Amino acid sequence: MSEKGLNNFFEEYLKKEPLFINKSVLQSAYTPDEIPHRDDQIKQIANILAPALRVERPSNIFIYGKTGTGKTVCVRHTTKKLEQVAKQNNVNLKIVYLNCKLSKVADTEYRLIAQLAREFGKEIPSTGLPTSEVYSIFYKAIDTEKNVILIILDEIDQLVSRTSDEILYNLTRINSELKNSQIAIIGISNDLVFADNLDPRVKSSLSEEELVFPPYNALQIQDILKKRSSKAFKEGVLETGVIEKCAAYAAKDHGDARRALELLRVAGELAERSGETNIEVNYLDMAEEKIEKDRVIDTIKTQPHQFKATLYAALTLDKGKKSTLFTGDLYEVYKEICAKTGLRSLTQRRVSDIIAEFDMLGLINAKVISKGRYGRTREINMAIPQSIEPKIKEILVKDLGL
DNA sequence: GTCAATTCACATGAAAGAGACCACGGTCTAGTG
DNA sequence: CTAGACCGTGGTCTCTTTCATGTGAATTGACGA
Repeated sequence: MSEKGLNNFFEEYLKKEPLFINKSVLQSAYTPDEIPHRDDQIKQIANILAPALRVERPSNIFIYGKTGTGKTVCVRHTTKKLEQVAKQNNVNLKIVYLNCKLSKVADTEYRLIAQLAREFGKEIPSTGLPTSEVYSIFYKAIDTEKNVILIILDEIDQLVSRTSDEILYNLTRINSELKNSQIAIIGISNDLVFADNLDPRVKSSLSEEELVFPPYNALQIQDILKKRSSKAFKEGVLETGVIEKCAAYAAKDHGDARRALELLRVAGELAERSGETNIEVNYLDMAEEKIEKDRVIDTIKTQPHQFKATLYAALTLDKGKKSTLFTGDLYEVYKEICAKTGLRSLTQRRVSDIIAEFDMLGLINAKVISKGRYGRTREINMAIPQSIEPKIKEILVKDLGL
């Protein structure tokens, strides 16, 4: 684009009518003032937590529900209100929210406790200290005066799957170590059967109260979308049927409201970019494709070299012959690739794990099958959409330096 | 033909090592008064 | 005398390797009809 063309482009851009009034309303970080269809759950949470206002320890709560069913939003909403009331009445109440999955801040025992201590104004190095030391710093920090502390652990299943349930055991026992303060834990999990694999002692103390968030149905999602979109978009921008279709997409996929909102936002962005004055239904399809594509490319880009090499091996092998491929074949090709790129090749044991991880990420379908006399192995198929395969290959070739 | 034993090619688990990063305390060194 | 440089020790954390054990059905081979 020439200098002049670029100028024109920006001029044109400014002249265009934006479709959004406030895009952030559709972003996942946004906490709405009212949460439709979750009155019961909010009431229950409020009931359980209310004793905190009298400086009594509330019961620990365990909250289950699939992604996008409003767990986090409800908890944050309720605790925010609780905090406000506590402040007005000079009640010592501290609420700590930690996401155990996001941003590597709290995905090990050390980091979790360190992060908690940091919330109370203590400086903790990212490494170097014994974990027990961090515990005692934390104890000292919170036990200075009488107060109630609510610890919200979001995606707690991730924490446990990466480490062990010992952390939770320690956390639930903290109270017996404290003289003044009291701690209550709110655990939030996407995994519905998560607690079944927990140590029984941990389970019973952690889930003194249990709450289940059912998925939204299509009508409820429509409701949510309507409320939010009225704040996010200009009036009349959404064509009829857009919200309905968006809700239907999400309801089909276990009622994930977060997904529905993202879909709507991306559809809006796409429409805006191509200069439309309103959002048609077909932009939803485009949005879905774009979201999926971005997700795949993003996850692949952020993988370590060894993972990329493994994926590249799977990709080339998949292209080569039509029949399904097995771990052994893939490992051979992987070794060749390592030789070519000068990468140190890993053992088959490790590559096997890497394949399993790609399966978890949804980039590969790997199913363990037994071929009888001919052994047991994984049957591997690519799960990457055909349309973006060339692009993926390009990225891998570039990153691997082939 | 039937049925249990065998066998393959990995899967899956557990434990431990390597190497990066870091804190802390002790010792050494050079600069200062 | 003191601040800062420089170890050595001990800690966490991630990625791997090593060693050990598990696994499910095709195949095999003995057995009886």
